[in-house]
Amino acid sequence: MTKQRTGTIPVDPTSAEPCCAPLSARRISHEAADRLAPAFRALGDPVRLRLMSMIASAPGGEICVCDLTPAFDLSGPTISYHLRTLREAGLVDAERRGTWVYYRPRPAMLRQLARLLAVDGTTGG
Amino acid sequence: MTKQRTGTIPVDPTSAEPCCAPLSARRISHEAADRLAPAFRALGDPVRLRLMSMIASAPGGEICVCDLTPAFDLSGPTISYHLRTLREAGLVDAERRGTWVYYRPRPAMLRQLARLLAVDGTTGG
DNA sequence: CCTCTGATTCGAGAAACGTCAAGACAGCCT
DNA sequence: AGGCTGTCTTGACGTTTCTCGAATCAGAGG
Repeated sequence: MTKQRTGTIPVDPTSAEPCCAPLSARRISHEAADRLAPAFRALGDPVRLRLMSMIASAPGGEICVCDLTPAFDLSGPTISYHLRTLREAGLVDAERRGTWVYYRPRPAMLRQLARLLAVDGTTGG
Repeated sequence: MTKQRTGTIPVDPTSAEPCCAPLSARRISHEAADRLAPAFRALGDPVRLRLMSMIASAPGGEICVCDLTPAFDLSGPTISYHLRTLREAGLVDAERRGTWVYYRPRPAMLRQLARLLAVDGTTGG
């Protein structure tokens, strides 16, 4: 039995439809809350927030795990666990090329979350 | 010894300085990650995401707990626990007026999170 | 004062999370 | 093939989270 590999995801947030008006515009639906909360939860850990930022701000649009791990005082498996959490939340994508594994952001999901948090008068802030 | 009451907060995210460029613009600092991750974590639960939306979209800018509780299949204390989590994350404010307690959103914190998630080309769809 | 209603805090238990060491897998190189 | 390096998975352990019932606090009103 072949286990799932890098990039395969149990629940598929790949289908990031352009969902959901801002929280302040109308009440979010029960289902949308169930679908989007995991993404916020994934960002709700300082390590993962930093990982997300390192990935999202990577110069070539992607970054090697080998460049992520040494930035933390954590074991390899722990970083791998956090990266998987980000992957399963639909926030990043992973691809193996030869020896190394590269991570990329998923702008669609980030946009969806940003839109949800948008406040009336954001431009004025 | 008087315990803390509604509105008093252990760690004070009230000082919501206009912090932090988008995640994709540069790497978030260690400290900013520590300070903002709790807010994302607070939104990382379906119940709290719905509560946040109900509060943020309340017609008069505020909503009574008595209108929040019946919307969920959860006990009063559980709703109260989630509301406190949102309060301590700096996402909402509470005020007691007579018998009832009213909750208001904190747009500054929401803006801060939205800005952090902003993606280059958000306006471009 | 006592009681009643609404909201929070306290105490406890089940489930999920974050971390690591050990092991497994994937791809290079000799 | 065999060894080496980089990454991920597994198993285990302590901590945190989520939930509830019971108790407590805050006001309104008899």
